[in-house]
Amino acid sequence: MVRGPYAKSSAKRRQILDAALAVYAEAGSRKVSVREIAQRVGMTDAGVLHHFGSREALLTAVLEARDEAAAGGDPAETLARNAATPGLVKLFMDVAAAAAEPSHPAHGYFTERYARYRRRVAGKLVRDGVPESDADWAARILLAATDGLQVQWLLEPGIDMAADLNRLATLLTHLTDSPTTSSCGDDLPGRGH
Amino acid sequence: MVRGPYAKSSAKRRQILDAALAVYAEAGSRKVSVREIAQRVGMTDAGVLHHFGSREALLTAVLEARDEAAAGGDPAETLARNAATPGLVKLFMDVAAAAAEPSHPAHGYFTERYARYRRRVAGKLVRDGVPESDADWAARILLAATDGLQVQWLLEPGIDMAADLNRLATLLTHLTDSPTTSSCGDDLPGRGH
DNA sequence: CCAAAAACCTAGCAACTCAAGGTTTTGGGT
DNA sequence: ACCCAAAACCTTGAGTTGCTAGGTTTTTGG
Repeated sequence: MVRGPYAKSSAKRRQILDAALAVYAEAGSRKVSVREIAQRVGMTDAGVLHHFGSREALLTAVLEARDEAAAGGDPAETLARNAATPGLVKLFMDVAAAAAEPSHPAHGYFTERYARYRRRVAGKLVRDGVPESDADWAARILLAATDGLQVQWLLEPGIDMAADLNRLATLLTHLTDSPTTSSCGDDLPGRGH
Repeated sequence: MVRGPYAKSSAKRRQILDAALAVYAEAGSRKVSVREIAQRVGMTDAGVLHHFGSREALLTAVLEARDEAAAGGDPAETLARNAATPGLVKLFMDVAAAAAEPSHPAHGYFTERYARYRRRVAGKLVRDGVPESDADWAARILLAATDGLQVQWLLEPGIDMAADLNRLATLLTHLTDSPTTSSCGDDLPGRGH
């Protein structure tokens, strides 16, 4: 008879997730091992693998949890938090690169996530006066610029991601003139990494 | 007495570089090992490490060689070639993520590379009529969008990178025609009009 | 043609992911 | 209150990995 997880399980899972994020933030370019994360919560690597199945699955779970925490929040706020935790951005890039292959466990999650964000951003753009025919393209560009700028920012923390993106957002929303409906970049397309 | 590399050395190096790229292209999400690359050229891992020093240095060398091959070429052509070799894009993401840390051996190469590309793109934009004050920002955005779109393309190969980027490029070069360029975001730091 | 440097190999270390099997802890049914 | 099966966790170990130390073969300038 299957009983499902015990009471303390979810707490332990979250504790592991937090530890993983912390280690990733502190880690330089060195590889983050499951053992290291496990020690942080007083367990063995086999212990945390019991909860998450594999290393990749654990890292994906961290990203998912972070996404969930940022869902519905202020996008600008999310971006600011990302800027404060470079480890998260690095983790995102690690997993995203690996998840490109369809056979990867996180592939579905990533494609879905992008589709979701694109829909959301495109909808917001349309609401701001961008014609439907342009909204999809603009959403793709906006998300791409966000990801790409994060890379440049990782290498050169001096650049102001928020300012650059705000500017791009306003340019894209004013694609079709209608200067009266300028809500101006008070709302970025948020990405929760 | 130091004699420098022998005659066959550079040929072997190039052979290893090609093999590395081939393996990366064929490899799915699985990790590419030095041993695997070495076997492809009939050597031991210690053998290739003798030439490149470390795994990361080898991968960086692949990227450098690829950069060099594309230097001065048509950017659209380069983009098309990237689209044909997803392994290269994946490799780039892998190394870029790791090279974020200043202590990483490839850190310098990456920051330099970005600076160089930004300069080149910005120069081209100015030559196309974009005001100097906007060129830097536009170059950053253009490069960021390129990188970001490649990620989305890795996950979803259906999207047309070239078309999307062309559209963005024309929009950015026609910046001066649109009076909405500087209507918002004057409160943002780091740039004056 | 001959030492010495470069090229390359063998052997092995330390660290890694992950699986198999055992032991301890938890909690629903009686 | 007490089982006892399932969950939680650990120990052990197999198979890879990056990389190094030291030896062997190949190249090449003098």
